[in-house]
Amino acid sequence: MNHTFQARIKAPILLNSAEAEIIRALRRQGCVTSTDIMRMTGWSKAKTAQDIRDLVEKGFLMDAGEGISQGGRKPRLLCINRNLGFVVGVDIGATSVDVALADISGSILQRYSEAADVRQRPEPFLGRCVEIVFHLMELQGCRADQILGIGIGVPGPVDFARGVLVAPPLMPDWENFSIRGFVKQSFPNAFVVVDNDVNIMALGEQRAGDGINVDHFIFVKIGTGIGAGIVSNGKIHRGSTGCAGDIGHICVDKNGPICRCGNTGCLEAMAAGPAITEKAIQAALNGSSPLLKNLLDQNGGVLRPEDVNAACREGDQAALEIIRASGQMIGDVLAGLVNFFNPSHIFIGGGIANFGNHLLVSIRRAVLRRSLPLATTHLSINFSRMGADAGVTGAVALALEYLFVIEDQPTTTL
Amino acid sequence: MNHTFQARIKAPILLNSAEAEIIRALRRQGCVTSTDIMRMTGWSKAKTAQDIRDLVEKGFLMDAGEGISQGGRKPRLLCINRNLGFVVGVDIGATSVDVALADISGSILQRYSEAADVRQRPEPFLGRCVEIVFHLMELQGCRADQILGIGIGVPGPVDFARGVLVAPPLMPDWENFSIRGFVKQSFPNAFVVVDNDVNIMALGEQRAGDGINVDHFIFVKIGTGIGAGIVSNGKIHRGSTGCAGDIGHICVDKNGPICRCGNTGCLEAMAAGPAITEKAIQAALNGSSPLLKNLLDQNGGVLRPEDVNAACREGDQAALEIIRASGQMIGDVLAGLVNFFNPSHIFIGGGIANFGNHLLVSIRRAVLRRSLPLATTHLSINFSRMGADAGVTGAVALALEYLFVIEDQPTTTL
DNA sequence: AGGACTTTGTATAACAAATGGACAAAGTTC
DNA sequence: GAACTTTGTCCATTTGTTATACAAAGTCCT
Repeated sequence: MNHTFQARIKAPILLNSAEAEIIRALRRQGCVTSTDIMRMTGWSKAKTAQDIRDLVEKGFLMDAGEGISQGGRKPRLLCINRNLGFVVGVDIGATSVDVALADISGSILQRYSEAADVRQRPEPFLGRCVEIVFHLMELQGCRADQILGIGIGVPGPVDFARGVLVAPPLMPDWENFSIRGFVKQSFPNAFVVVDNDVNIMALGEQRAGDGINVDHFIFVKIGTGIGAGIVSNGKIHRGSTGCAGDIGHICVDKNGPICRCGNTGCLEAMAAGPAITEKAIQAALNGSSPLLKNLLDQNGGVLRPEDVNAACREGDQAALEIIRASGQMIGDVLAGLVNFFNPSHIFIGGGIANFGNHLLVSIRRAVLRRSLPLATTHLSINFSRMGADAGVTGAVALALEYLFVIEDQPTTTL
Repeated sequence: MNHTFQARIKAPILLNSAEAEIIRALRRQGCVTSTDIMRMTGWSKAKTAQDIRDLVEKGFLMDAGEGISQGGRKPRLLCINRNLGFVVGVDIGATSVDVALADISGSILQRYSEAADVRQRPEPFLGRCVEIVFHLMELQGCRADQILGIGIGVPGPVDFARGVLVAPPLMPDWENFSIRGFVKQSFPNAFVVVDNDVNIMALGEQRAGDGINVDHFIFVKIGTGIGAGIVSNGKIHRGSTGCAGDIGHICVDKNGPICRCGNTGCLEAMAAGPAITEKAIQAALNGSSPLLKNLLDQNGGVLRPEDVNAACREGDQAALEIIRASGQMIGDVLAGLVNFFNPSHIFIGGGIANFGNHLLVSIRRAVLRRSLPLATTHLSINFSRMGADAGVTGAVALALEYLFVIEDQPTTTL
């Protein structure tokens, strides 16, 4: 049986529980022998062999050559049929796009990032994304009809069921635009899933980062905005309309500045990137930090969050204070969420994740001061170590999660 | 086969998925015919009959007489064997205990409430609870070894895995006391589960109240303290150490009064029952409310939250303001949680639940003002209609949930 | 190099579970 | 009372799984 190419795979791909268990084993280990599967599943030799034969015939699995002998006959290795199709992950940030092409086992084959401005209209922006995907496909020799799943993360509130942005502050032109519909035009075979960017980062952290095997955690992205991805009982919690995790507009100070959402004193307006740079510019102009003034002049009247961080590293007191204040406000909000949600881990990512320990220490201090002891004794608060990978990895995982559907899931509660 | 009494049922009771499906059908409908089960499960006649026979032989099911003919032979009805055992639900509040005795299908057979002070030591308190249970058992002709499960809700942070209170502000003497161990002495056959009181109220609302079929909701209890029970994806979210939902100590005002937890401006210290009465006493004493002054004098220098509510109903402006202020603070905190968690329903219960619309309106207003539009368009905020039933119903449901364990639960994610 | 032992993979008989009728029992309706 | 329904049981057949035997392809030791 020669399965060099399997043209018509319907997405989503339905698997029964036995098939799912085999695929799961292969996902984790890459290549496995049938004896491995036998041992992992506890099935008999005959059933294991039979089910594997079926999966090979369906085109999901393929022979991957000989394995290493364990003191007896050499085993034949199995792997997921890479010719079956491909999956794309797209992480749209406020100022950049990350795209990855992966095989259906989730291994990333090609990766590409570029700067982009999300404030433009969706058609040219997504058109460019599609262009990038086609470019990556070319490098891997993959055709459009072989793309089976596409996961897309966008920086705004997503109605997950409809795959549409609702009242996105950062990208108003995208409101109600069908991202799924647009992308489907180029990839008719693909199953397109759109989610909030922080949710896919949380998913990435869970699948390939430090969030593996963690039941309850929060992934906090701090950049132009502030958002959270929530994992409860090992699953992404999206809430009833799919917009859970929007912590950027939790009130920190009722008398604070007006936020772009219309309210006053939102966390985002007071502690995110733009707030940090604005405070830094003030410090530069009012003379309290000659270092920041220098940086401001060098950059032509503009400061980026990285500049404030750099100043802080050089020992600038004003920059340090700005960062500490940010950390404390973020920590104050997180303290409430820790009381409410009782996670075991908080991962902090996004543009600000390189800010080093000053930020982290103030966040931790604020959380510890204001949270219940039982909630904080085993709580870890750290920067995510995945950097920009969290997003694309999660986007690929998201696509795969919805591409493969396990049939006949029994009810688990009585 | 006569199964009037089945002495030795080991708890927890293990069920395979087929058995679970039958029990589930019976739980929902009370009494069912085998044809009903056949149609609900999609199984063949023979298998259905076989599985039912097995369950009858094991003593779980029993014949419940003849059903109504549908135009043919009369069916034989099936119901859960009530002689198999009983389940107890105990809802311990700050100032009261509610106890219920139920059969293993969850129907409450006997119910009893009395005032009690939780600040005493656990031994006498729980001793009295056990006494009440024995009294209810006597009324139903049930022996101690027939009690298979006991669910207990306590008003404090519970380490759910250990079944122990950790640093409970309301009941310091209970710290690290093994409630499970104490109760087991009187009911050696029983499976004892201890949980936070708000979690069991949420569970009750989900099983027998308006929370049925709601995936994501928050149950907020406002009484002496303030706490929340969280349901995510249809399951109670307890967090990593089991103390999720402790929203009473989220900060409302950094410059607020000192809370018993040691921090300043906690929601509980500013908006719960004691804060309301204290403000009312002040209003009475400083002359801004003659009505409250009258009530205060009548009650001998003490005011209860109900008195403030009564004054408000009579049109007292000061009482109204106090309630509105409480509602606004609670609403401000809930607004943040709505952004974070995106529930579709918020149920408000506890002693303050009879406070009528003034409280509710201010909560709703605060939430609507400060939450994301996408999160509030389909959000309902209402008083729980279950009153004191939520607690015991949930406690019984909790006991049942851990009494019956479904074996061989397959992994649901790939 | 050859024999003893392992591991891997396949074929087959035996066992267990579930299905689909056939059929009897117990009703209703006209 | 005949015709039709619904309920419940029995049994041969199909389907799914396991256990066993056995062949193939190795390693390792003498």
